[in-house]
Formats: sequence, C-alpha cells, structure tokens
Amino acid sequence: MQKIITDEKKIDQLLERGVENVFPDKEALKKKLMSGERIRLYCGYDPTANSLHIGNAITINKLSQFQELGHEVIFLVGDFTCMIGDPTDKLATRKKMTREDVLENAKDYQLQASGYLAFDGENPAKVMYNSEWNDKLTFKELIELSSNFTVQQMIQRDMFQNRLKEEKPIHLHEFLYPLTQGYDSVAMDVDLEVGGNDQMFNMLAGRTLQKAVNDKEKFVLTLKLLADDNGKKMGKSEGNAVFLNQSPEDMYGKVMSWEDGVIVRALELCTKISISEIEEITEALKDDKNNPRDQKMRLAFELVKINCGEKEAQRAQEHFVRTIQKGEAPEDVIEIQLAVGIKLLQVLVDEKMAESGGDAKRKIKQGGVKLDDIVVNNLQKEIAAEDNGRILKVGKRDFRKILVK
RNA sequence: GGGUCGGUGGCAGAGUGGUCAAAUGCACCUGACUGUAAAUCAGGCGGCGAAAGCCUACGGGAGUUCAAAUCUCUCCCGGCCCA
Repeated sequence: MQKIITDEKKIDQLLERGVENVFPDKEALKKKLMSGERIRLYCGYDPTANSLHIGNAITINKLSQFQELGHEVIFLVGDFTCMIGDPTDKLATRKKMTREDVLENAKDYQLQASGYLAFDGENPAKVMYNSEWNDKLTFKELIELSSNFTVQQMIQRDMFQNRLKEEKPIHLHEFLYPLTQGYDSVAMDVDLEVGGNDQMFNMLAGRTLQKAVNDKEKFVLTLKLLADDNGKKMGKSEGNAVFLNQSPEDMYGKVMSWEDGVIVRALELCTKISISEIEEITEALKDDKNNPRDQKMRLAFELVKINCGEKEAQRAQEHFVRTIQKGEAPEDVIEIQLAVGIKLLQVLVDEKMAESGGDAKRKIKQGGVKLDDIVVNNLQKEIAAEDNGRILKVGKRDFRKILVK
C-alpha cells in the first residue's frame, strides 16, 4: 500500500506553485488530498512532434510533485487524440501520422519526461495510450457522449470565435477533440487532470463527462504558462522553444537567449528549486548591482541538470562560457579531414554549416566565416596545406578543426 | 444543389497581364553592439553559378499571349449567402 503524505504545508505548496486555477475550487481539492486518500491523476501529451518541449515540462513537473506525495500518476500518450489534432492552437491542420511514427515519438517522450517524473521505483508513473479505449469507442457511444455538450458551448471558445470572424474553416471533428480528451478521464476513471491553462476547456469537458458517466467529481488543475512579464508566451512560433531532446549545449544556450523577464517564472514552473531559493533569486534580480545573466545561467544550469544530469549541465555551462562569452572554439571541436584544393564553399555545405551554396556565399560575404579568427572574404578560397590545424568558424557557434589530408 | 468570394514563400499576408524570385510582418541567418544565442541597429533570406545569367516556384492540369501569380477552361479544396 502506497503511503500518502498529508503534510499540510506540502499540500499548500503543491496547490500554490505555478497553479493558475483549480476546479471546482482549491479548497475542495485540498480537503481531498488531506484526507489521505490516494488519488489518480493524469496529464496527456499528444505525440505530434518528435520531442516534448519545455512547456510540457511544466505539467510533468507538477505530476512529479503529486507523485512525491504518493499519488498515482498516469503519463498519458495521446496517440489517438493526436490524430484528430487539438484545435486549441488554432493552426489545426495536422498531417497524418502513421502508427509507427506515433509510437516512436511516444517512446522518446517517456525518456524525455524521466528527468522530472520517475517511471520506476516505489511509486512509478504509469504510461498509458488513449487509443486503448478510443479505438474501441463505437459510433453510438460517441453520439451519446456528444449529447453532453451543445454546439453553443463549443463555438463559444475564442479560437472558434476568431475563426468564425476570420471566415476560416472549423471542421466538425475539431468539436470532437475535447470530447475524446474528456473521455480519457472517464476511461481511466481519474480524480484529477493537470494541464496548462490553455487546456482548460478540454479538461473541463472531461469533468463534465466524468460527472455524467461515472457520477464522479473530477478535479481540474491548470498551470500558468511560461511567459515573460508582458505575458508573451514562449513557444515554437516565438522561436524560443526549448525541446527536451536537445543536446545539453543547445538547451543551455536556448535558455540563455530567453528574455530576462521569464527567469523567475521558469524557475517556478520548470525546476525543482525550492520556493525560498526562488525568492532569493527574485531579490537578487531586483538589485541593479547584480547581473541578471548570472541568474539566467543558474536557470539554464538547473534545466539542463534536470533533463540531462549534473555533469552534462556543468559541461554545457563551460561550453557556453567558452564559445559564446569568450568566442573560443570548444574543447571537443569536431575535426574534419579535407583534401587540398577543395573549395571552402563546398566545405560549408558538406559540413551543414550552410544550407546551400548560396547561403554559404552569403555567410562569407557578410563576414561570418573565419579561419583562426581571421575573416575569410575570398569566395573562391580553397583549402591549402597551411590550413592544417586551423579552426573554421561560421557564425557565433559553429566550429570545425581542419585536418588537411 | 445554386450564387458568390477565395487557395501566394516555413507561417501570416500584399500583389490581379510585363518593372515579380513576388511588398510587409513573424520566424530564420550574418554583422555591430551587449552580461547574453536578450533587446536594439544594419544587412540578408528559392537553387545553380565568380559573374553575366540560367532553372524551379504563386492549389493540380490544360489553354490564350511575344509575355501569366495575374486572363480562359477544367479539376481539387475552403469561406460566406441561399436551398
């Protein structure tokens, strides 16, 4: 029997940290958690891309906090729902994926989530796939489920309103998305669903269905989104998304490119640093004498540490200091064997340091290509014997060591 | 089913016979600056080519024309109105 922790302070913190909203209300959920009853909760992840991103880490992190208190956590892979495509992000049309693609992605998802969430040990998180029950749903059952909602409820959502206003299509199956996601709650008979605040509607659909079908009160806990002080979201479209399958170096660098305003929010949502420590960092950021860069480096370090381990985080930090702050070649610079006479343009393309010949040319013209810190401006430059051992640098962070054959 | 409007680069969105490899914004790349791969500023951003230039591209196909993203036909997809 799993031991349930009912420490009030811990529960308060659990319901406070990063939480935007609790339905029906926070007090009711607190009471439930205080009762010592082991609850079953979940969050779903649609494997549409080959990697989870830092936004997903927010909910995974919250799941892990419930796990630490002894509750039953389900990491749900939305292998069925991802076929429909969540209309929440408005760019609804998603390309069809094969079953194999989905499962391949999903396999990595668990690995990526494992920095936050334990899938083994005493109270392991369970991985489930929602095709398990959704595949079996009959048309008749679907119609019955859909009778719990009205068209008015569906089109109320602002992204649908926007599309109506913009005269953009709304496909019928998009109304079914909240339904199928909601049905997950019924099928798994959960007590609580965790999700980003943008998932509120879908999660509440599950609350409605769980009430209607199982006559059970399902709690919904929504989390703040990762955004800066001005409410600007971090995400793929903003170009500052961090993917959990990125190399430690890339992850570290990406975080360093975030705006300063997001530091505290990210610490709260995506790391396991204690609240008191976050408060200290918040204070430090207020003091003009301190350089916000240092707090951001702390954040970057923590994020890489959780996802890739402490050693990797250390390495990534050193790599950043060396290559970005000092502009030096990394210690483990990739070596390339080149024949005398090969065109530098060709090398850039072959090494994927440029996307095409045109791109390579542009980079040289704009002074972005250096050999041992000397700008190359000869488009026709060919590799010569004296280039042996030289460091080829393209842009700020792409290095190769040339070995002449 | 009828009418009508529309489908443009990674995305959003101009253009409506030659000056269009296609405005602008986002994303991206390079440089300057900076604590930063932030912000800002400057430049760039289909492919091949040293260049001139050539090739491919505006939903698919066919056509008109010296010339088509732009006109015509047809097919596919969508919005709106009517039924």
